[in-house]
Amino acid sequence: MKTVYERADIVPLLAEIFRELGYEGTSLSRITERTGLGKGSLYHFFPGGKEEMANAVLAEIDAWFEQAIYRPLRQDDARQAIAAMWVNVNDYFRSGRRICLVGAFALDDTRERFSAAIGDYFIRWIGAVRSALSRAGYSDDEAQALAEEGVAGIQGALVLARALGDERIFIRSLETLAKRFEAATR
Amino acid sequence: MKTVYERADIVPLLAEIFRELGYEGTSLSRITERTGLGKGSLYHFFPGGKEEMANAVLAEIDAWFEQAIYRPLRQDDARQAIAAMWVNVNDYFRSGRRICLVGAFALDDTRERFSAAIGDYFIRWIGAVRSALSRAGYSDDEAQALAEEGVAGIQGALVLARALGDERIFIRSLETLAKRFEAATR
DNA sequence: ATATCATTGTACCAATCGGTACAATCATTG
DNA sequence: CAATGATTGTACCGATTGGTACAATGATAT
Repeated sequence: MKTVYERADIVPLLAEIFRELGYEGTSLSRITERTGLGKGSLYHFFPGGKEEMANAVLAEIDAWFEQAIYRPLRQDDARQAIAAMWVNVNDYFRSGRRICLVGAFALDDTRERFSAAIGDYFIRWIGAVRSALSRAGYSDDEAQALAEEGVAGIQGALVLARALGDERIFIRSLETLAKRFEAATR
Repeated sequence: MKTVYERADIVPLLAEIFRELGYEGTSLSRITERTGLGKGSLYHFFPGGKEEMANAVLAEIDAWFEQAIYRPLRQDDARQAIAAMWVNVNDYFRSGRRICLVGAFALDDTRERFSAAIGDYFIRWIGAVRSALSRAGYSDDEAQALAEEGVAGIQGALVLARALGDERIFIRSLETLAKRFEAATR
């Protein structure tokens, strides 16, 4: 039996802090304050400091999307997997109350530090959606364009929802995007 | 004749720094280094410090969008104004190499500080597009939904372009959005 | 030429930054 | 029980943070 926390328990807490404050805005003191873990514990689990913490968070995010979003899109029934994506995305981002950490990292200098993980995230997301659309019968070009439109639309909807403090615009945006996809897959 | 710089000359420099580094990531030392102005000058022009600098930048951005984007959309020929928007947006954001400062501020804790300006920016942008679409003959609901889709699509395209370091995806996204608008206004 | 006010560089401030060192404590195992 | 290794709190580090004070310099108007 381990102590109260192990590494895997801390990562989700870190994710939420990075999400709210951004990489630069997240200080060790805020981490200590919100996790209840002192520097001793933090540097024990993450000897590489803040950067290792952020990398652990990015890895966990990648793993979640892989199993919940990408894999179904690549393997399962195309229409079903796309329908599930809208639901899962809405849940994961709490209807726009939660932002996309990867998208946020991409927008400022933080990108330099994590460019590989950031690029991967979107490449694989778009690729998985394209795969599903291809199986639904569309040409590579059409599938690629619609996949990009979908992922970009989600990211944009997150920005709008946060900017306006209104989750309805997020839900509405997802519905609009879903209609675009339905029109293309019938 | 004033000295080399006046307030209005500094604001665009500040805008570029905030864009690249984010609000938290922008330190006075970086500002000094990139503008060539010491603290004496900076606090002379912006007694309120970093926050006043950011507010000045946001005000300038708002003024630019008002004259270049919003006003034409509200007053000029609807189809023409929309076509001009795609071109101006592509130029302004340097095909995705430059990010939207307001969108970036919206994504982290910085939003708390500038929520009024951030909300205004998107409300007015969406409102202006809706106005043009309404004049092009569409119902309020349709116009609102398409306006939201357009603005969100632009923001999402900026995220993708930065994340992938690829400006072609930005240009491609704008073209896709433009087609959606054309389909709706004919 | 002098008075005035805008502009600037520099020294300085307390607070906080990310990170290190290490002794104390904890649970586990032999 | 003793030994071991994982976990933790605390003190401390130099560097940097945003901001202030102020004297020196610059330009301008009388």
